[in-house]
Amino acid sequence: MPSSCPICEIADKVRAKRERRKDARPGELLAAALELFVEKGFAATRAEEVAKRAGVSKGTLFLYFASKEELFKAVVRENISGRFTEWNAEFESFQGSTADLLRYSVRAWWERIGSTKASGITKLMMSEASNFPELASFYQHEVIQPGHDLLRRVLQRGVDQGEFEPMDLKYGVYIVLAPMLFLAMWKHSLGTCSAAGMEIDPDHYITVQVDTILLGLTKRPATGAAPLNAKAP
Amino acid sequence: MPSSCPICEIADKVRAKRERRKDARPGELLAAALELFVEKGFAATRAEEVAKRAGVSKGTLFLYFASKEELFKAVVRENISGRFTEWNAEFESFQGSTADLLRYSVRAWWERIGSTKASGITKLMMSEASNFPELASFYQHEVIQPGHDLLRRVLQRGVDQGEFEPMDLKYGVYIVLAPMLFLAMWKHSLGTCSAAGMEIDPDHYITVQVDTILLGLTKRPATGAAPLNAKAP
Amino acid sequence: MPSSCPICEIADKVRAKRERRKDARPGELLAAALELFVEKGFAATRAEEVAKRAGVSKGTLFLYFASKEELFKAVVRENISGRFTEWNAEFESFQGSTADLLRYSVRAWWERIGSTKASGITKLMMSEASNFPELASFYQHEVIQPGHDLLRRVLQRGVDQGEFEPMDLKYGVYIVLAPMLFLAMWKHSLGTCSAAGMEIDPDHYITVQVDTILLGLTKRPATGAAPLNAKAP
Amino acid sequence: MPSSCPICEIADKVRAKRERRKDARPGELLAAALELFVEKGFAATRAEEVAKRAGVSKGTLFLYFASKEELFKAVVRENISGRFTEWNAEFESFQGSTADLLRYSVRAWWERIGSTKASGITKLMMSEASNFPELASFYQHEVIQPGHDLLRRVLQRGVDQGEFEPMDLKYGVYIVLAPMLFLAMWKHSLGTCSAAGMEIDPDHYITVQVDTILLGLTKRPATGAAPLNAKAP
DNA sequence: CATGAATGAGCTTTCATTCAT
DNA sequence: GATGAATGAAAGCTCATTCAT
Repeated sequence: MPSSCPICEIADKVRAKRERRKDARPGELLAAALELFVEKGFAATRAEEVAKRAGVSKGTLFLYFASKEELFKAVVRENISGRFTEWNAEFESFQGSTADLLRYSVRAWWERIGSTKASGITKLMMSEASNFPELASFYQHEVIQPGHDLLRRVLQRGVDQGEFEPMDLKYGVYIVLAPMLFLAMWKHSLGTCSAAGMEIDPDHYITVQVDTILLGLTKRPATGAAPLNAKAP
Repeated sequence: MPSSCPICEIADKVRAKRERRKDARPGELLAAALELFVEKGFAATRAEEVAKRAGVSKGTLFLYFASKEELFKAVVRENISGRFTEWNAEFESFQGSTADLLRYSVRAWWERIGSTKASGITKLMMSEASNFPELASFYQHEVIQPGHDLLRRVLQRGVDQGEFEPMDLKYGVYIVLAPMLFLAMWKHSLGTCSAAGMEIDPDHYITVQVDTILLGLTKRPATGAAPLNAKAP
Repeated sequence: MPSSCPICEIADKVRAKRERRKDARPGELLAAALELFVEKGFAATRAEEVAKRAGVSKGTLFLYFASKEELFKAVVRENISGRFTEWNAEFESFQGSTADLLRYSVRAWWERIGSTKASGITKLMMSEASNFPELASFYQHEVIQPGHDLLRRVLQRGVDQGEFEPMDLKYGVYIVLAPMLFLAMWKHSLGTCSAAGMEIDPDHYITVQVDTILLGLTKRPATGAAPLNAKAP
Repeated sequence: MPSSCPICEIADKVRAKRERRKDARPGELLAAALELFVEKGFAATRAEEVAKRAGVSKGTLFLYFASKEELFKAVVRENISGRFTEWNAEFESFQGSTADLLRYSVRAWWERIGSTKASGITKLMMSEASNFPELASFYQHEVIQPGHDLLRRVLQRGVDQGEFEPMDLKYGVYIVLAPMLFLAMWKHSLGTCSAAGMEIDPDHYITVQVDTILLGLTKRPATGAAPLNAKAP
């Protein structure tokens, strides 16, 4: 039977909150750190501010993370999780032309990563990779490699189905990747202080890029010539 | 006949060095600054270290550059901005198809910027722009704007001469820019610790990108359809 | 019965000291700052030295005061500005002739400001005002203006009650102010190294000045002449 | 016979100027230093600026003065010269009432010292005396002592001629001195950044002060009472 | 566990002073 | 003598990290 005493209820809530908090602390700190690292970069983010945004004291931060660097590592580890299996499945079961699949893939990336805070991680890794080789390597295996594989399969599907010209797939993935990652970088760096008239509208940017790319990739009437993208012997 | 007195030789060297110094100082400082900014980023580079690498004292640095920010601006002017007039002239007088001009432009960028330490600046600005708004604004005006203008003129030439499809030029420049800037970023960040088999060969990367882009831009037999890149009304 | 264990005693003291600290810090810092500012002036006082004299580290100083200038302002507020409301009340409720009020005011100033370290602030402001315009402006609003107002009311009272001749009050306040501020200046500058026989006895100095001033201000039998201090038309 | 060659004439002039300069150097440096010390104070005056204003290089300054402190001392020594004998003579031969003599003296001081750059020295000494005890002592003997003596004789004349009440002359001189020196200080410190409506008009200030002082000093009908300014026994 | 006062190394910038020319 | 490029000791302020409570 629930207590009807309002004060007790409040006290219960407070206690509950506190108990929940204890476990949640590292998570709250990581969330706050993600936000701030994305907003201001690693060096410019002050430990105290992370603590404040997580609602704890400076000391507590260092209770859970030995140093700001360790916090940074934890943030990246926490946030580069396994979207890939989900996407793999989606793409695997996609019905329709590969051109449409590519359009869909890019839009999906923008909606789920590019336009969210998660894209800040990309920017962050690009910015700080050289200072954290260990993290960079980690990111390489956990994010970049799977991402490339995914995209390569999309392109392979196009080639296999005769929709795309044969191509050097290793470099082909960059045809799609580069414009997208550039957009993410831009959004978090120079895009924030762009001159008037230079702002990028992401939707239009993506449309233009993908349309052009598709024109470049699409199978052309046979000419007997070697594929354009083949690496010179 | 050379004097064989070792002391005199040393004295001569010292004098010669000293005489050469005054004029060489700014250049030596700029070279040291470029190296360090590229290696460690703007914020993490200490003025004293720049001075030390240039072989002078902390004070001397500030004799030539009023502040660390001014030093950075000078580095940018020396290594990037200064190049635009030269390029403008080159492109202006280019004889040949616009496809060739575009190929030439991209190669020229790679040889003179992309493959040199100067491309570190691009990476650096992307990484730290949001923490140094004044620098970002400077870079915007001094590098990005002129760069866009230059590239826009190249594309415009293609459209005007009937080589390229009509396009939304503002977004068209990103079709060329994004892959190139991504390459520069990559080289200075995750590229430095890439897994085996993932290294990018810049020459091939550029070839693939440009060829694909050109296929996407090139004028197709008239279909009466609206231009692909036109922004939806 | 007191513990005779020496270690315990020390531990107790340390704890006591620590507990007392937090609240006492700003006060200790302000006291140290007052001393050093008065000893060496504003510019020549190093923040670190203030901290050291207060028994804390450099960082701690900036934990309580955002900058050296803010520290100075706090010193002024603590030692001077804060006094005006008290004085206002005293003067407002003063019973007796305005001559006595003036005598009382001047003595009060000497006892509470002039003879204390606080008068060093006056000297300091006079010495360094031109190098720190913001401080000068602060002092102007926080000290000079209220001081003038206070004194003007005293003189006005004398005029209103028919004890003093009508006068140009703006300049009248300087009749009282100038000798007092000169005394403060003197004490902290040349007075510290005065030749034998030239030392000023403040009490006598004040007596002589006030008596003379009062003779000069006191209402004289009507002569029909214009008031002496009226500005010439 | 003068050379009629115009070029030679110019060359001669240049040489003459240079030769004259060589001797004049220290003087030019002292003049520049006086100006700058008065304008900005000792600490805030940069050696380079003194040199520039004197038209020489930084190195030359240190050729003539071993340090900035020595320069300061030299400036004071150069500028506190022997106005006193001249004034002594003037006052000695003054025809008229002592009240008029006092008025004349004060006006003379204002015209020749107070309103000129020389008053900057007064301010400077008051400001920096405690940091340069040796200079302070020097100033004490060369300026203050003679000044007091001069003024004391004026007051003595008034007492002797029955124009002024008998008084304690040692403190009497401050009745005149304090308002004047305060004016000089004010002019060079807080007066430069005074709030609107608080500016002092020196002429009016002097008139008010002197008139009031004279009322306080002037012989009153005998009352049998002890002189007001006599030190209490 | 959590706190937050305290620390001190580190950073940019200034400027009196030196010294090779 | 005269120069001015070069020096390097400070100074104000920041912030990651510690630790007594």
